[in-house]
Amino acid sequence: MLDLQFICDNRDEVEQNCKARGVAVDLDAVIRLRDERNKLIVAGDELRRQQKETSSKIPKASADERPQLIENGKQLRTQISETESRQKQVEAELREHQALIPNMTHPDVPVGGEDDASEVHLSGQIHDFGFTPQDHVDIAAKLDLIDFEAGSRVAGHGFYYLKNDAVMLEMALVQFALTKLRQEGFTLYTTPDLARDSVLEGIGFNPRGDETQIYSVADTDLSLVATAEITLGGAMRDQTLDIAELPLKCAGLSHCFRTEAGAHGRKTRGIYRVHQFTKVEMFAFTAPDSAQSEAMHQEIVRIEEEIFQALGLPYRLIDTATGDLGGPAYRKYDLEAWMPGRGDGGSYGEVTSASNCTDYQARRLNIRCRSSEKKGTQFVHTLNGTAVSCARAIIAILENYQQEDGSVVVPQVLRPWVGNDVIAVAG
RNA sequence: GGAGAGAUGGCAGAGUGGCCGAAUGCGCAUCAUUGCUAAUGAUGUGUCCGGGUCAAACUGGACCGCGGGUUCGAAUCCCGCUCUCUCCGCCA
Repeated sequence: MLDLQFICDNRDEVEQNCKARGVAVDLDAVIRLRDERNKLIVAGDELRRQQKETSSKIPKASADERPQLIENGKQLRTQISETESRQKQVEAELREHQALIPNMTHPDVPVGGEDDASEVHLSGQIHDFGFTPQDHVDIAAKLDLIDFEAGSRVAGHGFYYLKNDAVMLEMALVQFALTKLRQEGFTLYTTPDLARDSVLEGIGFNPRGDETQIYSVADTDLSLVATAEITLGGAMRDQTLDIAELPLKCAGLSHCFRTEAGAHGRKTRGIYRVHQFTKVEMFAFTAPDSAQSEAMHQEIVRIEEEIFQALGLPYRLIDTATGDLGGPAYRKYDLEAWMPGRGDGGSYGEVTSASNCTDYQARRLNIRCRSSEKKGTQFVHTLNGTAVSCARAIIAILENYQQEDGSVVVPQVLRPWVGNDVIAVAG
C-alpha cells in the first residue's frame, strides 16, 4: 500500500506508474474519498470535543441546568455515531481503492511486459550434451524419481510424490541452502504452512476470490501459504523494531501451496508448475532508506547467484519489467536457470525471484521502526528472495546433469547429503 | 476437550462510572552535583489520525487485548471474540 499523502501529493507520478505497470486505478476517487474522510474526521473531532465539554459540566451543574445538558449530550451522541459510521464507510471504500495501487517503481526498471525484462548477465556454460537431452519427466521416469500417478490419485492433477533419490535431492537442496544462509548471517526458521487471511493480504496476496492463487481453509480465516514470505513477513506484524537492530535477515523453510488457477495448458509438464512444493526463502527487514534496502536487494541476489553457481547450473539474471512486478515490488530480479529439456531445445525457466518491496508491505502489516535520533516511527522496508525452490531446482539439476545412459550426476555440493555421486537406474 | 485466572504505557504494577492518557516503581534521556565510575537530585519521557506551519511552535481527537452495547460521561458496568497462563484429560 502506498502512503495516502504521497498518492495525493504525487498524483501524476502515481498515475503514470500505474499505467507503466498495467494497472487501472481510480485516483480521482482516492483523492475525493480522502478529502471526504478528512472532513468527517474534523467534524467528528469537534463533536467529541463538545461532548467532553458538556459531560464534564454535568457533575458541577445545578439541578436546573442538568436536564438541558443531558439533553445536549444525547444529541451529540447521536451526531457522533452518525459521523463515525459515515467515516467507517468512507474509509472502507478508500482502502479498497488504495489497496489496488501498486508500489512505485525503481527508475531503472524496464517498461513493458514479460518479454521486456532486461538481462543483467549470463552465468555458466550451457552444456553441449552430444546427444538429445531429455526433459525431467522422462529422466525421472527412468530413474523412478517422481510418481505423478499417485499424486493424481491422492490429491489430483498438479500433485506428485518425490521418490528415492529425488527425496534425498530435495533434502540436500534444503540443507545446502540453509547452511549457506546461516553462514550469511540469516536467522533460520521453519514457519507455519497456514496463515491468517489478513497476513496474506498484508504481504499482497488475495486469499479469496475467483482468480485467487491461494487455497483457503473452509470456515476459518486461514489459508495455506504460497510462500514463506508470507509467514516471515507476517511474523513482525504490528511490531516496532529498533532501527539499530536492522537489517534483520530471516530464512524460512516451508511448503508452498498454489492453486495455479488458469495456468493449465502452458509449459506445465512435470513439476514445473505444481500445487505444492518446498522452498527456502529469504526475507529481510531494513531501515526505511533506499540505500539500505537496495544494498540488501543486491545481497539477496548475490546469494541466489552463489547458490546456483555452486550447484553448477547455468542461468541468466533478469531485471523484471514494470508489467511483471506484481503489486508490492519496487524492483524484482529473477534468476532463470537453463533447462535443457524445456520447450524445443531447452529454455530458461524461473528458479528464483528477489523483490525489494520498500515500505509497501510494511505499511499494510504495520511494521515500523524507531530510531533514537528521529521522533516517531517509520515503516521499515521489506525484501524477499528465493534461496531454493525445490521442484524447479530439481528440474534444472536433472536436466543439466543428465548423461547419455539416463543417469544423473549429483552436483558436487549436494553429495554429502544425497549420499552418492550419481543417480542411476536401479540394478 | 474440561475447569479456573488474566490481558493497563519500554517493563513491573495501581486504578471498579466524571477530578484518568492514566498513580507509583524500574528503565531511558537531558541537566546539576562529584577526581572517574557509582550514588543522589531536578526535569522530561508513547503511538496513531487530523488542523496548523516553508518547517517548527501550537492545537483538536483517538488509543487501558479486539469488537459491540448501556450512559450526558466507560480503563472501570454488560455482551461477544481473541490471546496468554495454571490445572486435568488426550496426543505425533
